[in-house]
Amino acid sequence: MKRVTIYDVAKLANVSPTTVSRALHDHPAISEGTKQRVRAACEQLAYVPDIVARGLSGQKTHTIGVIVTDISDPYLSALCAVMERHCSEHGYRMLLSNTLHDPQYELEAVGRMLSQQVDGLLISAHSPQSQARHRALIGDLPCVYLGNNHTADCSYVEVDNERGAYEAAQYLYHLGHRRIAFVGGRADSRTLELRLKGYRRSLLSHGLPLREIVGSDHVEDLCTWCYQQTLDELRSGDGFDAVIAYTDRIAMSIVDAAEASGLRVPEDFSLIGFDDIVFGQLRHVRLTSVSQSYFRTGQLAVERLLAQIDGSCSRTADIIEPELMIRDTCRRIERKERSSL
Amino acid sequence: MKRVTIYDVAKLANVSPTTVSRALHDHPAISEGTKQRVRAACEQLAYVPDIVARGLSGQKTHTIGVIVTDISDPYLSALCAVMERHCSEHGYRMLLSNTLHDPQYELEAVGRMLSQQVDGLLISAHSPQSQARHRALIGDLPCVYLGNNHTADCSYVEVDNERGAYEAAQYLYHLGHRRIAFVGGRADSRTLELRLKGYRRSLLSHGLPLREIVGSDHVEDLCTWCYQQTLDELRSGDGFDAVIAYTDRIAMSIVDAAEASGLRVPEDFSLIGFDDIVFGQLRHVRLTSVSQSYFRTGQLAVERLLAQIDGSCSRTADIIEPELMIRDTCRRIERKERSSL
DNA sequence: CTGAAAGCGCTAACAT
DNA sequence: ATGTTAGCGCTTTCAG
Repeated sequence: MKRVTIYDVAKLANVSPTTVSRALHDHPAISEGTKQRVRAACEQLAYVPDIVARGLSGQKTHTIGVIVTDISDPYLSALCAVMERHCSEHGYRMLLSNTLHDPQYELEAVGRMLSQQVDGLLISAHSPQSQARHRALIGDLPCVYLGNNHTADCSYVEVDNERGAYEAAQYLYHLGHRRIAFVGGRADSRTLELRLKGYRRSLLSHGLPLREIVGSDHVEDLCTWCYQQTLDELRSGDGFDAVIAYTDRIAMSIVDAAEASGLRVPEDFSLIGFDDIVFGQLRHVRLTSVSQSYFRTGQLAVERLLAQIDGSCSRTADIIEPELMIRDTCRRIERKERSSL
Repeated sequence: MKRVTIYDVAKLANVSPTTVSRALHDHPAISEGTKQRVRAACEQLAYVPDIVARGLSGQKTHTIGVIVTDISDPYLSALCAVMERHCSEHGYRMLLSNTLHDPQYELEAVGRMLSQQVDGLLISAHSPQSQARHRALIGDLPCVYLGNNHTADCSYVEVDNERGAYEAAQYLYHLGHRRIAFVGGRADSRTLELRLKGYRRSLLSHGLPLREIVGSDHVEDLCTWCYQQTLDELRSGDGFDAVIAYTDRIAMSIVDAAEASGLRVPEDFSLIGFDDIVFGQLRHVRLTSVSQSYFRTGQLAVERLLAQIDGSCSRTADIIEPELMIRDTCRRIERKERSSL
C-alpha cells in the first residue's frame, strides 16, 4: 500500500501538483471550483499531507522541541501540558525530551532536536553550566528558557524566586518563628541559589541564624536525602521550628521527618513549600506554598517562542511574580519576648 | 548563516556526497582513511545531519508518537518518562500529544502524528469508542495501546485491572469490611468497567451489596466530584466503612471526604487506591494501593512497538499483573458475628 | 572502494 | 487562474 501524494490527487482532480498544493493552502488565486474538486479528490484518496516533506521543502517543520529535567515532576508535567496545548493551538507539534538532570543527556538532547530541525526550543536546563555547554550549538535558533537555570544572553520566562523565598521567610518571621531552616535543592542550580538568597535576605535582616540543608549535585534521591538530613538535625536536639522547602515534594518529606521526630505540623512545626502542586492543595495536606503559575509560565513561554520564530521579536525576559498560597501548614507562635511585631 | 550539508562536507573532504553519507553510516565499503577525513570535515564544519531530509529519503523518521489522556496525571507522566528513555536509547525521538480526555482531540492528534510520518504510535486512549474512531486512520502503522481502552484487534500492554480490583476487594473483605464502596472513574472507560467487574465479582461472591459512585463522561473535575459525592453519601447516615478508589488521586480526595465527615483513616475507614503513585508512598500518606508498574509497562510497550517497526513481530498482547501494595490506610475490623474467616 | 544521478513529497519562483 | 521546473538534504541503485 503506497503513500498517496499530491501527484495522485492531482491526477484524479485533473490539475497540476502545484494547484493541489495551493488549493490545500487556500491560496487566493485558485478558483473555488478547483478547490472543491481538489478537496474531493483528497477525500476520496484519503490523502494525508506529509509534514516531513513540507518541512524539507519550506524551511519550517512546525515542530518545537521541549527539553525538561523531569517530566514526572508535577510542576513540570503540568507545565508541559500547558505548553503542548498552546503549541498545538498554533499548529505546532511538540517533541519531548527528559534529561533526568543529566547535563550530558541535556547536551545530546539539544543536538537531537537540532538535527530534527525543530523551529524552536523550550528548555528547562539543569544548571547555568549545562546551559552554557549547549548554548553555542543552538546558535540563533529561537529558544526560550524555562526557569532560572540560564545565563544572561538568552530569552527566558522565570519566576522571581528570590522574592518568593524572601516572602516565605518574612511570613514565617511575622508568625513568630525565629529558627527557620531552608531544606532541599541541588547545589548547582541557580533556582536554588536565588531561593537561598531570598531566604538569607530575610533572616539576615532580622539577625537570625541561617540553617541550610542543601544536597550536592550527585545526591540520587533528593527527597529521601532531605528526609534523613532533617530527621537527624531535628533529633540532634538543637533543631528548628519552621522550614522553607525547596519544593512541595520535599516539603512532604519534611512533614514525614517532623512527625517521625515527634513534632506535629503545624502545631509544633511550620512548613512552606514551592510550586503549589495539586497534591499539596488536597484538604488532607493543605500545604502552604509559594506558587509559580505553570499556566502563565507555559503560555508566555510558548508565545514568546512563536514570536521569535515568526521574527516579530528577538530576545525577551519575563519575570512571573510568585504568590504565597497560605493554607494550613504554618501557625502563629506566641512569643514571650515580643520583639517588635 | 546557511545550513551545512553533506555537500559542504564532501567538498572539504574531497569526496562525493555519497561517500560522506556512507562514511557517516559506517558503511563497510568505505576505507578507514576516507572515513577519518569525512569525520574530520564534519567536525570542522560543525555538520549536523538533517533527520527530516533523511526521513524523506529513507522511509523512516525515527520518531514515535505518544498520545496520552493527561500528561499531568502522575501515573502517565511517570510512564512517559520511562518510554522517552527507552525510545531515545533506541535512537527514537518522541512526539507528545495530550488529549485531556477529549475524543475529538485524540482523533486529530492521531491525524497529526500520521502526517508527521511517525514510525509508530503509543496511545493511551480515552475509551474503546474513541479508539474505534481512529483505528482506520492508523491502518497498519505499528501501534501499541497503553491500558485497557481499546478493542480487540490491536496490540496492547495492559494491566489486569479486573484482578487488581478483585484482590483489593478481597483484601478488604478479609480485613472484616462488609460495606465496601467503589468510587471514581468515567463511565465510558473500559479500565473502569474492568475494575468494577473485579470489585463486583468479589462482593457478589460474599453476598455483599454493591455501592458504586461513578462519574458520567462529562464531569469536569472528577476528584472534586468524587469528594462531594462521597461526603454526601457518608453524611446521609447509611454510609460505608471502606472504599476502593479508581485512582490514588481520588483516594486522597476520599481521605478528605472521610475526615470532613468525622471519620479517621484507617481507624474508622479503610481505603485502597490504584496506581501506586509516588505521593501515596510518602510516610505522611502511606496509601495502600494497587500498583501497575509503569516501569514495566513503559518498557514493554516501547519494546513491542520497536519490534513491530523493524518487522520482527506483528500483534502482541501483554498483561501486566497488578500488585497490592499494603501500607497504612486499611485496618482490620473485629467482627462480633464472625461469619467464616 | 567511490561517484553520478535519480528520486522521497512538497513548495515556490517563474512562466503562461 | 493554473502549470513547469527546480530544488530542500539525504539515500540509494547502478556504474565505474
